[in-house]
Formats: sequence, structure tokens, C-alpha cells
Amino acid sequence: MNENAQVSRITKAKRTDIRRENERVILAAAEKVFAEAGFGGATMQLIADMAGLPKANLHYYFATKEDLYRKVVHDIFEIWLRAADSFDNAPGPKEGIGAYVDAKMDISRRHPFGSKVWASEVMHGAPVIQDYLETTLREWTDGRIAAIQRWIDEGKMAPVNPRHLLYMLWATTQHYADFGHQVETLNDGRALTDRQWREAKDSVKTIILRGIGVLS
Amino acid sequence: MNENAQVSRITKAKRTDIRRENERVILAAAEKVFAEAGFGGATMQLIADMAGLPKANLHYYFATKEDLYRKVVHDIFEIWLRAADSFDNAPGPKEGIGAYVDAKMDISRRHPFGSKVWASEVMHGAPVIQDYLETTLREWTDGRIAAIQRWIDEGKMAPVNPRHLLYMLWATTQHYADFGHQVETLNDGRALTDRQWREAKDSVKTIILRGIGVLS
DNA sequence: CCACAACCTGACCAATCGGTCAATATAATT
DNA sequence: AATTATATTGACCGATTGGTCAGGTTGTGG
Repeated sequence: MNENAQVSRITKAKRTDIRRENERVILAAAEKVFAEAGFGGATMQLIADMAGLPKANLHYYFATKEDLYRKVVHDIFEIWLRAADSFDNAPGPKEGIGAYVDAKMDISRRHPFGSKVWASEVMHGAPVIQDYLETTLREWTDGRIAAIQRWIDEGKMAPVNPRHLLYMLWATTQHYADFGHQVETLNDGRALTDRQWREAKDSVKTIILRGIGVLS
Repeated sequence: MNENAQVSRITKAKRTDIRRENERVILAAAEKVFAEAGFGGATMQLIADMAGLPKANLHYYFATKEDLYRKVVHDIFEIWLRAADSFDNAPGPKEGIGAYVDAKMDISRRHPFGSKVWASEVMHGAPVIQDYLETTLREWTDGRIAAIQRWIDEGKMAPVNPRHLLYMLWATTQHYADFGHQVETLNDGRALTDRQWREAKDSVKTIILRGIGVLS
């Protein structure tokens, strides 16, 4: 019985793995195709080919193209939000904003497809994640604005408009993902090296931190 | 004969006007639809409806969907490049970069659709304007980098990486167009007022100019 | 007024799309 | 070994797409 239970657990895990692995492969392929072709330009056939599965199999795991897309957008939003943790529990703007830039730049480098999908979604009027913008993002933004305002009130940084500072952080860090192709083209068609990514990070942090008066 | 010539000139101008006016209407509709739906999601029928013309009429003026798209992208690129003039003939970084931010922010406000089409095009790997990136944009960028470097060498601004400063300028100013929907949602769903646009401009300029050491 | 060119458009077409389904194969349970 | 649940897939379908075209209308120069 013990043996049976053991086998049962193993094989049960195997079936779970099939589903999880296939969903993972499909989501990865979808993220890339949606990023490169947009929602309208992406086809289930293209995603299926990239995932190495028959198209009908995709519909077994994700009922519709929109369901699949929604999952992709949701996943990148989770990653995006998690980067916010760098902001919290920071003693001051230098550490908090510095760490946030680092985290967002790392996301741009490691999840360029997801970043593009998110950008594309917002650019087209956020048809499927409008509620996220109005609830979660709204609350997150209000919280950070309050934190920045507190730093200003405590004299830890120059009095700048916290909202526009946030927008500047988002825009600048996302640029390296969303406009990565342009950045690469202007870099002789080559992807940025480790050293170049470090220089980009440092440049962004230097200008912004000095811009808010926490660097000489 | 004089009368005939006069009439001829008028009527000839009228025919030219028909073409020019229809092309204008079609391009305006196309810019909006491409921006809101992406190239793949846009349909000739939707553009035709928005332009108030039969679909077949669109194909009379623009042979294919891609031709139409190409023209839209080309037009916004021209506007984008023209904003660069603000950069030139400036005595120093404070005036040059300040004027550039102003110009780019005005473009984001007045041509939000075009900005989105451009962003979308680059995000999807610049399938139709790759040559622009490699030639015109490349030369423009190299020129401005040299100009910024000259300012640095002359001690007119802090020594920052000119390339990443440029990227920051592009990203930040474009953000208000490309992510305009997000900005609007976080502004209680209302478009920015004149006053808010002015505040955005001032915030961006203050942070960046202080960031490069030309403001106390 | 005539002849020619430019402009307009409803009807149509092949291709492709997202999605369905019945039949089959594989894995898990008893 | 039999049964059930899950996973797989080729073939198919209605709907929509970009694009075509023949036949019409309108404007233009002689």
C-alpha cells in the first residue's frame, strides 16, 4: 500500500507536470508572439508553431485567444508590481529610488517581451486590464507618491512633483525594453553588453538622483 | 483666354484638392486606427468607416494596407525630426535641452496617435522603417551626442553619458503620448489640462536640467 | 459639346482567421 | 484488466480579411 501510494503520488505529479509544462511553453511562446506582432497581428497558429504544439492543443489549455492574452498580461503585471518592493522600507530616496531603477532595468532586460505586451496593451487603451489600472495600479501609485512626498517634507530630497517623477522612472526604465530594438540598432545592431547595461543603469540613476537633489 | 486660364487654374486646383483632401482624411483616420488597434488589428474597413469613404476608395489612393501604414509612419517621423531643430543653435544645454523637451512634449500632446504608431512600429522590430533607424536617426543621434559632448567638454554641464541622456529625453516625453491612457486613468480618467501639461513639462525639465548640473 | 482622364464604388474572391469537434491515445484508479 | 479521466489532434466551419474589378460618375481641356 505504501508502494502504491508512492507510485500514485509520483504519477499524479507527472500528470500535473504535463499541464504545467505545456501551459508554461504556451505562455512563453504567446508572450513572444504578442510582443512581436501585437494582439491583432498574433495568430494562434504562430503561437502553436513556436510552442511546438498543434493549434487545437492550445485551445485545450486556453479557451480563447483573449484568455491566453489576458494571462500573459496578468503575469507581467505581477512581475512589474513585485519590483515595487525595492521602493519600500528604504531609509531615503537615494536608496529607494536607486533600488527601484535597478529592479525596473533588470525587468526590462530579462522580460523584454512581457514589457512590450504591457506597453502595447496600455497604448491600445487597456481593453483587458483597465480595472487593474483603476484599482491596483492606482493604489500603488498613490502610496508611492505619498512616500516621496514624505521624503520631500523631511527635507531628504528636492521638492519635485512626485507623480511626474514616477512617470519619468517608468518611462526611462521601460524604454530599454519597449524601444530595445531602436537602442540595439543605434548600438551597431548589437545587444547591450553587461557593461553597457551597467552604464545605462548608472546614467539613469545619476541624472535622476542628482535631479532630485540627493547627489552633489 | 485669360478667363479660361483662370477657370482652368481653379478647376485644376479643385481636382488637386480632391486628391489632397481625401488623402488627408484617409491618413488621419488611418493614424488613429493604427494607433488604437495596431497594424495587425487595424482593418481597411474600419479606416474607411472613420474616413467616411467606401473601402474601395482607400485602395484607389493607397494600393495596400502596408503602403498606407508606411505613409503614416513616415509622416510622424518627419514631425519627430523637425522637433530636433530646437536643439540646434542653442547657446548651451539649458536652452537647447529645455527647448527640446518643450517641443517633444507638444508633439506628445498634439500628435498622440502618430506617437503611438511610431512606438508600435519600433516595438515590433521596425519592419518597415528599419532603414530610417539605420540612416537618418543614426546620423541625427550621432550629431546630438557630439553636441552634448561639446557642452560637457566646455564645462557647461555635468559629465553624463550623452546617449543615455537622449534616451531619457525620448522616453520621458513620449511617455505622455504612448502611455497617455494610463496617465489619464491615474488622473481620475480626465485628460490633462493646460495647467497640468505645463506642470508636467516643468517637472521633466527641472529634474533633467538639475540632473545634468545646469540648475542649482 | 465632346472626348479623355481622374475619381468613385458595389459586388465579389481567395486566403486566413479563431474556434469546434469527434476520434484517438495516454495516464490514473479500482 | 477494466474503467474512467485527462490529454492530443486532424479535419473542418463560418466569419472576416486585404485586395480586385468592371462599370459608373464627375471634372477638364480642346
